Amino acid sequence: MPELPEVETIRRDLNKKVVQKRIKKIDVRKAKLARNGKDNFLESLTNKSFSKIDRRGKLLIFVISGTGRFLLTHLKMTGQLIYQKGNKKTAGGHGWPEIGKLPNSYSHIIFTFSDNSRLFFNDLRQFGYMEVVDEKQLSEVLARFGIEPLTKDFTEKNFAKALQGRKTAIKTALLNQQIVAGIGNIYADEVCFAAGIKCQRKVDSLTKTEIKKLFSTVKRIMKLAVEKRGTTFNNYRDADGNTGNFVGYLNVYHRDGKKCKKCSSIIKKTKLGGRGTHYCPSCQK
DNA sequence: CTTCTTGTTACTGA
DNA sequence: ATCAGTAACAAGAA
Repeated sequence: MPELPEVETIRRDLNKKVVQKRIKKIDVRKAKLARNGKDNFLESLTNKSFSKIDRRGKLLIFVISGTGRFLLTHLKMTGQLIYQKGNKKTAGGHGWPEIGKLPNSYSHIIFTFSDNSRLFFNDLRQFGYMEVVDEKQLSEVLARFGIEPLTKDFTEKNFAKALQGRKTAIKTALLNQQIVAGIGNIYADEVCFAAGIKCQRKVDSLTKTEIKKLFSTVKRIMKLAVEKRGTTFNNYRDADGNTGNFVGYLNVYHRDGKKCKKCSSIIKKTKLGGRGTHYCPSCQK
């Protein structure tokens, strides 16, 4: 499940690999994942290049040089962007699904650059997409995102303001991309644990001190997870096909039935807003 | 076999 | 406006 740290890792990797390279060929194997329609998609990108890659929340934004257009890429749950150099036969990865040999049966869109290197858009469950948009469409899309946790806009004041008046559970608020951008199910649970706050607590029940704690925790965990190149629970891989290193730092996610690392209570699991929710009944108030 | 998994959007009903 | 709940999407894990 690529969330902000995973998507940011891929963004940084690809910025070093594909920028300024001419796109020689695109193989759209599953037309559904190219939202503009295959022909339009091919025409918008073939023989163009990317000048840089940005990110907003979990959305990657490839800037297409000299066209005023952008390639949006969302990986949703099982999307991968794997880059391979021209003569390399393997990506050095391992695990599930096997990405050592590419393309595999989940490689739905394949970019070939002028140096014969390739970028594979793999997606086991096919929820992800790629879409070419113009500047107007881009600004409409970007308007729906809340504060970016790793920018200077993310201040305690802005965070409190975004939460103000909300009556929903704090975890649901953290998952809401219009409040804070980029947090998904794993980090929402981890943030609530690290802040010592029950996921089910209503936002309007939180004290100023608790909001402050949540704010600093979001910032700290997002930063740490980016440093560790994200969490590979099963499917996530970086642009080289390697796993992330944050799994060992997880305190609650998918640890139900195991002992809390802080207090040795048994981690519980429940459902909140239709999502699996993990927490320590003793550490979180 | 059934149930669960998740990011996002769309919809219903309160 | 705001929110809760749910279906849809797909394919594999448990």
